[in-house]
Amino acid sequence: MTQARAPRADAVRNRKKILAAARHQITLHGPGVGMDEIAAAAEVAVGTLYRHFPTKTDLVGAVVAESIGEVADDAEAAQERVESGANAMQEVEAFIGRTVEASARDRVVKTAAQALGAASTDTAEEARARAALATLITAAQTSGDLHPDVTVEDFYLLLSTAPSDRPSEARARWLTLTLPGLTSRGRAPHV
Amino acid sequence: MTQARAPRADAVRNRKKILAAARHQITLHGPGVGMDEIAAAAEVAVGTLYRHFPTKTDLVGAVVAESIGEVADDAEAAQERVESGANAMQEVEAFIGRTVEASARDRVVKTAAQALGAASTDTAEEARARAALATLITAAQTSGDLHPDVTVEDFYLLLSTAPSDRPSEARARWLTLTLPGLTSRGRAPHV
Amino acid sequence: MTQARAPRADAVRNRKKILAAARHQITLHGPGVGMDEIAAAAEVAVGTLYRHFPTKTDLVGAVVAESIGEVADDAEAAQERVESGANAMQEVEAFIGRTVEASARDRVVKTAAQALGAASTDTAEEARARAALATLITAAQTSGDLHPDVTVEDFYLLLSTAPSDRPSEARARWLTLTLPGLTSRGRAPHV
Amino acid sequence: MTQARAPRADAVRNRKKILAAARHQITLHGPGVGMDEIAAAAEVAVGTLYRHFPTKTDLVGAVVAESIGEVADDAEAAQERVESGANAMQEVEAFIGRTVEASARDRVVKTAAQALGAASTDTAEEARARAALATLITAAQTSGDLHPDVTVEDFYLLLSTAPSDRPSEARARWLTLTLPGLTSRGRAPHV
DNA sequence: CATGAATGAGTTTTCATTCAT
DNA sequence: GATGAATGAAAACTCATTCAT
Repeated sequence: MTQARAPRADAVRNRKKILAAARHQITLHGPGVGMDEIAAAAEVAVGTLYRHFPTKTDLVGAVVAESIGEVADDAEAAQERVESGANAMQEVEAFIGRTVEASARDRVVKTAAQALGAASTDTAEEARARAALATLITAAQTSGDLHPDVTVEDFYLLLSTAPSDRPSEARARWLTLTLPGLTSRGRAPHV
Repeated sequence: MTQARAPRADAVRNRKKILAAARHQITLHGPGVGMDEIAAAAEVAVGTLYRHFPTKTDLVGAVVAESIGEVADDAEAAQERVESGANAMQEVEAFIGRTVEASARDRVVKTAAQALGAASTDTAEEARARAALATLITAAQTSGDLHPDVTVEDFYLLLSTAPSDRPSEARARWLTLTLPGLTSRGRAPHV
Repeated sequence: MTQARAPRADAVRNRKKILAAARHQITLHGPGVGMDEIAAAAEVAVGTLYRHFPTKTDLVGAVVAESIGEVADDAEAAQERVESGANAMQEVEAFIGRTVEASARDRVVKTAAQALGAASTDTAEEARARAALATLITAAQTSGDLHPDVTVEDFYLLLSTAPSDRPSEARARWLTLTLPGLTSRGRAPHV
Repeated sequence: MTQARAPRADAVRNRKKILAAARHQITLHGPGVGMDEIAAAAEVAVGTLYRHFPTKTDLVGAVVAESIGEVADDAEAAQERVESGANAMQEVEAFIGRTVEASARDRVVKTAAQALGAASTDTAEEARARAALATLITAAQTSGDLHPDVTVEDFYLLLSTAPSDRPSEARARWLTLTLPGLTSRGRAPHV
C-alpha cells in the first residue's frame, strides 16, 4: 500500500496559486480563457498547470468545487444559528438570498461549468453542503412554514436557475416570485 | 424607388434549409458547432451559408428570432382562446408550461444566443409576443388570480431561468415551485 | 467566315462602365479589390463582368492597356509638336516627367499589373506608343543631346521603375538623378 | 530584475529554420504564400511558426530585417575598405551594383514588404546601414566624383526602384543609365 | 445577354495538450 | 517537479469563378 507521500510545500503553494488565478481569470474574461493565460496569471508554466489538473475540465471543476465549499460553509453556519435558536424559515430564505448573490458575483464560473460540462460535483464538499441543507430544511418544516415536500434537490433546482447574470433588481424580483412556492401557504390547494 | 426584387426561389429554399439545419445542429451539438458542419447538414457550401448570414452571430440570431416567433404564435393563440371565453388563468399557466417545454427542446439555442451575445431580439417578433402576453396578463388579472403587479418582464424572467436543460421531471417540479409566486393567493401577506 | 456581329449597344456601354469602375476601385482600394466590389461599382452583376473579362487577370490587363493607350496619346502629341518645330530634347524630358506623374496617379494599376502578372501588353496600343516614341527618340538624338544608344526599351525600363508610390518630391528627385544618364554629356567617358 | 532567460537551443534552431524557409518560399512563390506552406517547408507545425512570429506581417518583417542586415554588412565592409585606402567612388558604385543583384535574388521579399505594409524598418539594422552609407558617401564626395548633394535617401530611392525583377541585362543597363546622375560630371550644368 | 446565388479550396489564427530539456 | 516550446486539428471567414434562372 504505497502511502501517498505528503505533497511538497511548493506543490501545494502552486496548486493554490493556480486555483486562485483560474477563478480570477474566468470571472474576468469568461470561460474560454486560455490555459496559457491562466498559467501566466498564476506565475506558473502551462506544464505545471497540467501536472495539477490534467484537463481544462478538471481545472474548472476544481474551481466550481471550491465555490460549492463556500456554499457548504454558509449552510453550516446557518444550521448552527438555527441550533442556537434562530428562526429556521428566516435562515432558509436568507441562505437562498445570499447564495443567489454569491453566484451572481461568480456567475462566470457557473457558465464555465455548464459550458464545459464539468462533471457536477466534488463529493466531499457536496456532501457537507447536502447534510447541512437537509438539517436546515427539516428544521424549517418543523418549526416554520416550509412546505413538507421540499427537498435538497428543490433547493438546487432553484439555485441553479437563479438569474445570476441579471442586474440585482431582477434577482430580487426573482426571489419575490420564487420563494412563495417553497411555503405551505403559497402552495395551499385551491379553495 | 428600387423595389426590392423578389428573392429567387432557390435562394429562399436554401435559406430555409440553412435555418433548419442550424437549429438542428445547435440543438444537437451545442453552440460552437462549426459553420462547416451546419453547412454540410444543410447540404450547402459554406459560402452559401455566409451569403445568407454574414456572421455566425447573425445566423444564431436568426435561429433565435425564429424561436421567438413561435412563442409569439403560441401567445396569440392563447389570447384568442381567452377572447372566445377560455379561462385566462388556465391559459397563462398552460402557456408557461408549453414554453418551458419548447425551450427544453431548443435549449441550446438559448445558450447559443447568450454565448454569442446575439443582439437580444428581432423587433417584429418580439413586439408580437409582448403584445399578446400583455393582453393575456390583463385578462388573467381581471378574471383570475394572477397577481396585479405581474408584468411581461416577469414572464420573461421566469422563462429565461427555466431549467431547460434538465429532465422533464425537473421541469415539472420547477413549474410547481414557481407558479404559485404569480398568483395573489400565493403571495398573500403573512397573517 | 462568320463576321463578328457588331456588339450590342448596351454591351458596349457595360464594358465601358466596368473598365471605369475597375480603374476607380483599384486606384482606391488597391489590387485585391474583390470582383464583386468592382461589379457593384459598375452597377452590373458579377456574371456580366465575367462575360466581358473571363478572368480577373484579363480585367486588370485591360485596365493597364487603357493606361498604355493614354501614354501613346501623349507620345504622339509630343511627336507632333516636334514636327511643328518644338525642341525634341525638351519634349523627351517633359514626356518622361508627365508619364511618371500619370503613373503616380494610377499607381495601383501598376502594382495590380505586377501583382497579378498581367500579360505584358495589348498590342494595338503598345504599337502606337512604341512608334511615336521611336520617332521622338530619333529626333532628340539628331537635334539634341539624347545619347545615341538610347532605345524605346530604355524608356520603358526607366518608366517602369519610377517611384510612382512615393511623394512628389521623391519623384522630382528621381528625375534629377535619372535624366542625366540619358544624355551624351551625362554619360561622357571618364577623362 | 528579470534577466531575459537564455532562449532554448531548439527554439533558436527553429527560429532560424523558419526564417530560412520563409525567405525561400517567399522568393519562390511570392508573398501570399500560405503560412502552412512556410511551416511545412521549415519542417515545423504552424503553431510553432506562430509562437515565433505572432503575425504573418511579423514574419515577413523579420525576413526583411534580415535582408537589411545583409545590406548593412556589405556597406560596412565597403567603408572599411575605403578606410584602408580603397577608392571611395569605386566602392560606392560597386556597392550599388551588388545590392541591386542581391535584391534581384531576393526580389519577392521587397514586394512582400510593400504588399504587407510591413513597417518600414527594423531600427537596429537600419541604423547600421545608414551609418555606414553616410560615411561612404562623405568619403566619395571628398575624394571622388560623387555629387555633393547626394544623400543616403538618394541611395535608398535608387535601390528601391531598381528593376529587381528583370533579367540581368536590364539591371546592367539600368546601372549604366542611373549611375551618371550621382556624379558631379554627370549632372554638370548645361554649358 | 444579364443576373446573382452557389461553390469550395484556401487564408490566417487559436488553443488544449504533449514532451524534450 | 517545473519549464515552455512544439504540435496540429479546428474555427471563422474570403473570393475568384461557375451556372441555374
